[in-house]
Amino acid sequence: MAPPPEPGLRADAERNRERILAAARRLFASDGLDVSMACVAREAGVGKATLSRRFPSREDLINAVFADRMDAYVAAVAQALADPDPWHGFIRFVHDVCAMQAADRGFAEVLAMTFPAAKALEARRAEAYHGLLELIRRAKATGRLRDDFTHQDLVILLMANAGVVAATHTAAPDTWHRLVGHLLRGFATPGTDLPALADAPSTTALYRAMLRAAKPADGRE
Amino acid sequence: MAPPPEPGLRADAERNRERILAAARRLFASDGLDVSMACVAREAGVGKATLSRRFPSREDLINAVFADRMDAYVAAVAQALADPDPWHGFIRFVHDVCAMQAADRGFAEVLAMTFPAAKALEARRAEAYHGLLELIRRAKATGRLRDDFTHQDLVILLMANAGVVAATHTAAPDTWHRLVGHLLRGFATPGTDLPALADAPSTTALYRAMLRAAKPADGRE
DNA sequence: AAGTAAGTGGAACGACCTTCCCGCTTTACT
DNA sequence: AGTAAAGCGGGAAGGTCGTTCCACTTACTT
Repeated sequence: MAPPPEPGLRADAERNRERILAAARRLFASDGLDVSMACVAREAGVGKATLSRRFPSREDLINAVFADRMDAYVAAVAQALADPDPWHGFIRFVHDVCAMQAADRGFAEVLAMTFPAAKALEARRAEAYHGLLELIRRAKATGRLRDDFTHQDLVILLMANAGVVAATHTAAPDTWHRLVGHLLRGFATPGTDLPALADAPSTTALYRAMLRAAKPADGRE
Repeated sequence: MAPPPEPGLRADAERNRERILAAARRLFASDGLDVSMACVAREAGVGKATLSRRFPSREDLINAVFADRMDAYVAAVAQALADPDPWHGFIRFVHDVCAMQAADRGFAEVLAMTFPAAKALEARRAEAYHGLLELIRRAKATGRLRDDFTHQDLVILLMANAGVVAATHTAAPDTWHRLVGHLLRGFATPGTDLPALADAPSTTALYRAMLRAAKPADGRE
């Protein structure tokens, strides 16, 4: 699960590295990719210098934190391709990926943007990309995915879902289900039957979500 | 168009007020609601103290800047209601509002969140809300809007579109058409015919959009 | 035309973030 | 056990942001 990820590092340094990664994972997940490096260091219980030394740029940190999530992303593609019913695999993929975005606001942002500098991330994105093309091709062949669907639409889906997640993750965290349900109905050909549409979030929960979105979020300790 | 909006203000002060509003309008539209107050003051050619005095909080400024856009929002609801075909009115409303979001990134964010302190904005939002309930009711009555569609779905649409607009407005500004097309297909009942689906943005444009989204944006002068 | 109060912008302030340097602690090797 | 170096955290320097104060300027009044 966690084999020596950074060789040639002293034991305590490696321990600090892990603490930083854990802290960053936590903060990115709840507050997005824009948390200050100082916050991460504080949360990790290390000095800011230590953080800077280990991860000179924010992108380095993002790269390290989300490497395993990107593995899960690639795995979701593989799993979808393994499904005997490509359309079912497609639905499942969309659902799983959006669930990942909902569970981790930082990852939602990672999926919706690209970091040319983060080689590990981009390599996996490319890997997933080719699998997705194949998945789309097969799903279209079943006649249940619209013929004019393109791989760009998946990116659009991720961006849209990132928007919903960013706005609702605290006060109405299930809202994304509803978006995905609507979009899948848009992606499917007319006769196709689909999983039931999730319930809409309550009006008050959604209102609270709209409130939260305004506040820059409060950093407690 | 611009009747004495703030009475009891000296002529030069009023002039500065307008300059601030114009500057804020420009910056909010292109960079979103998070531009620094100092930038607004610089763009307006006034001191930061003047800005602070006229609009003590960012919300005050947002409130003043987007009052007229909110009028347009309310007008879009009225126009939709006036359409003899409620389903057509509904489609048109969705399209128009999303176009407003695409044209003004700040407004996209305003629509996706709420400012209890901004009375003028919230009053108009409430006004639009009641019209929308009626529009939805009528559209459902035509049998072309799904029966399980709710007014919350419109909020979700706005949040999703805000996400797409935020990510793509510079490099692939037409992407939102595609999202709206998919969602409308999701909102409609099976047999309903819809306007053609917009073309997907080119892969390279979308890739460039994903790049831009990462950069904090550069403030030129 | 002169007085007055409203209005102005710059400077100063405090909070926060980032980067870098430096003296001290801890680890790992023998 | 002893030592060399790897690693550490705090703090200084430099940046941004929003707010407040203050001496100066400007527009209205009669």
